[in-house]
Amino acid sequence: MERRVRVRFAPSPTGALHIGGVRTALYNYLFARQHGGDMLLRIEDTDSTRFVPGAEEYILEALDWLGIGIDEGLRLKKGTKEIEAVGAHGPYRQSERREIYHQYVKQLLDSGHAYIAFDTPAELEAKRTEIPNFQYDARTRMQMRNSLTMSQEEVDALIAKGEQYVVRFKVEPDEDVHVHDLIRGEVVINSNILDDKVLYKSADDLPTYHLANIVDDHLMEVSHVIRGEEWLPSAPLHVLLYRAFGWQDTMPEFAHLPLLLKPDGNGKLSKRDGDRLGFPVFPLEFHNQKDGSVSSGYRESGYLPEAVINFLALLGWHGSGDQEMYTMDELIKYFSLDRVSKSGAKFDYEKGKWFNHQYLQLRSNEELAEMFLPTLKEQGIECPDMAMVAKVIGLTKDRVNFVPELWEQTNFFFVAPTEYDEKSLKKRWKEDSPKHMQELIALLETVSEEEWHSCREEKNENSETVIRWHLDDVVMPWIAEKEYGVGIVMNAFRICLVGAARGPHIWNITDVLGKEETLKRVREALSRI
RNA sequence: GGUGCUAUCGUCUAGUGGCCUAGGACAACGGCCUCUCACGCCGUAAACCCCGGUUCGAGUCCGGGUAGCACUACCA
Repeated sequence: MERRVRVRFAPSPTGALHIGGVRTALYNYLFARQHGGDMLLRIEDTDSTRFVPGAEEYILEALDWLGIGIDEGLRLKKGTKEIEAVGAHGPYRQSERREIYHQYVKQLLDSGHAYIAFDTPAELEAKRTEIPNFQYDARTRMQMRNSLTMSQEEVDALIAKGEQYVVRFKVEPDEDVHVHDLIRGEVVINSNILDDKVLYKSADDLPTYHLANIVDDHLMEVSHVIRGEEWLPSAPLHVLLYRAFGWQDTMPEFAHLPLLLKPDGNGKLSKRDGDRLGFPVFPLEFHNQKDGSVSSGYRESGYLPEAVINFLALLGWHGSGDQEMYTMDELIKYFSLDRVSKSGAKFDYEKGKWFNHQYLQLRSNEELAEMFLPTLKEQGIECPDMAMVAKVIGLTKDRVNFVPELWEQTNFFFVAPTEYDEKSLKKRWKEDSPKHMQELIALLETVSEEEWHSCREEKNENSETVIRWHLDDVVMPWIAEKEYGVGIVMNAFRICLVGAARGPHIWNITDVLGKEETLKRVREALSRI
């Protein structure tokens, strides 16, 4: 009997969504789509003290930006920033499922799989300092203040008195618990090392992750749990919980993903690594209302969502061949859990840049022009000629990784140089350069406005099509006749127009600037250098 | 400390016993192209953690070491 594939991404609203979480969401999404199943989104907000306002909206917006679609649970209403809940297994916020958890806590209590404990955090802390490696389990639970060591009357009295308590899972000792993992195979852990995990706390009337997670996955008919490797050690506990509830026959399959590691050294990638090494660790910029911090995001740094997706997909997964570029549809087609690596992947930010470069080239000049607008505005360029913007982007996009970098490559198209790069001057501005420029001005004056912009296609010796500008036909013979050096004249000319020895082919620059502006810049340079 | 997971170029990885003198990509380096800076193209350097075993044959299977990481909360 094949079960319908239903997977879930279940983040906690404790801040911005970490890039590792994004990858987990992506793999879940790819798996669901490939199997024609459902991708659910559930919010695990069982820790009321760690809730950060705006985090939920942030998570949904990030997934939406990346094109990771949600079929069921919480999502953004199409084209808006409004949150909607869809599906018949709601509510999808654990904080709204209190009543549901109550009955399951009761079930475990009634069946003897759980018990009530009154030990205060302070008492537990004292125990831990008193006994090294203290663990609340079969060996120690009979020395603690719980319903196993008290009479029913005492327990009832304490609860009636309003004493805070927790419900703990009663782990039976000396049992090898088997967890089947789709990525790692069989993992066996002895129940002796498991502690009697807290399942429910009366203080905020909320279950802990472990209980809520199992109950919800069961009720929501989740077929596969795809999550980070940090959950592997608690997987046996989860197996035990499924069993305690009598749900072992519909227990989901597990797949524990390798961790995303910091680029240098070892260890889990953290927000601090991003700050330290200068790259975003979050999909979107996040303004944390709780602590006032601001975290940079991939989107605001100029990343294209398809580049982030492709980059992340390959951090821990690889197809069978040498293909590096994958569209979302291709990822859905080729993704498979048995091609996910077992070992952690160091976060290679440089490769991320390369992916963005690749995807940037694939976008049209017009699209990029739109995306470039905010940067232009920042530079004081309001309402530019969009056709011209697209044109200069076409000339320069192959040399940038990010849209904002386009400004460094195109600024001289928008503003005449106000200073001239010293290094370029030293290398390219010769004694004769003023004379050359004077003569060049005179020569260019003779070119008509129409001829100025004209060009034709030609075949070169390799029979490739190249563009031949009319101005080339005017200037080159003059240089040859005067026996000037092509490089000397052209570089001086370039410095006049650009302010430095850089930029696209010179006739592309003169074409965009036009005759009047070009000549103006040369005269200006002559008076200033 | 305990338990678990993992181990191929600097990095992401291909490799599922002979196709491996270990392939691709990023980064690095060199060259070509060229009026400049880039892009691009071509090329170079660069790895099977160690020790045993199984086998005619091991990067690939097994065992043991070692190392790294994760977990070890009334956090998820």
